[in-house]
Amino acid sequence: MKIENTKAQMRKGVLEYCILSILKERDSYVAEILENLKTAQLIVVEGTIYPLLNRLKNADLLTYRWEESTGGPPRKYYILTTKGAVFLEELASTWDNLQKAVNTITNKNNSHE
Amino acid sequence: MKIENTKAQMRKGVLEYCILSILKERDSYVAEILENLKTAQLIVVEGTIYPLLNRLKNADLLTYRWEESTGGPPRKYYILTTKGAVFLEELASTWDNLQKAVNTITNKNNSHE
DNA sequence: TTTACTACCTTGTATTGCAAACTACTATCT
DNA sequence: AGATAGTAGTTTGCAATACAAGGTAGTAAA
Repeated sequence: MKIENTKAQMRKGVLEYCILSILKERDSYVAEILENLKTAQLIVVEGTIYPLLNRLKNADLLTYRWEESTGGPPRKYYILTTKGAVFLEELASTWDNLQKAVNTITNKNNSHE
Repeated sequence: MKIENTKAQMRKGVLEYCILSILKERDSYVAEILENLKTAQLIVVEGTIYPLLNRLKNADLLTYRWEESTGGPPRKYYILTTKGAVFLEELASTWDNLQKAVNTITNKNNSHE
């Protein structure tokens, strides 16, 4: 049982919340999303983000447009849909509740140290 | 894409942290653990907790003893090991960092609302 | 033309929560 | 004594997703 495994498991379900949050702030292409995540100490790799973005797109939570870039290949900017914004609120609530639950259990126990 | 799926995904990796925390407080048998979790609004089912306890036991993070109960079948009390207590500290740190990362991304975006 | 940088993308694997089913011990009732 | 109820322990197969490792393609510069 490795801490790295647990770390990866803890991230499941959380990353889509983060990505939708980023897109609520501004339309972004993948490198920008990854940069935002990395800045917050959340390093995510391509093998994760592309299938995840596809799942979100297939669920109509986001859409995209192509934009020419200034000197490289064109970029695919992802855009939060109205449905995505609604879902994001549900995710916020879900994450909040999970935080409260976990911190209740773990802090309650720590308070006896 | 259902909120229920995301909810289940968000719990992955978190439950072992909660269970080890509960056992740090006091040795417990399964119904007690489930009750503690339920009190904190974290409802966990048998199919989850038994394999999880087995994994933790196989990783030497916990051990157990049998105790007669006052009127029903005997109970299996789980006990946190020294190795388990050390691992728990790592989990606490991992959870803290994840919280900070997620809340940085999501609150930062909310602050622009 | 080749190389380098940028950008997008897929597949297979490992892991774990959940659904659904099961066995067994003890006490009480018929 | 046998059946029922409550309590307690348990497993298997499935679904979902992060990660590792590999890939293609557009544009600019050498």
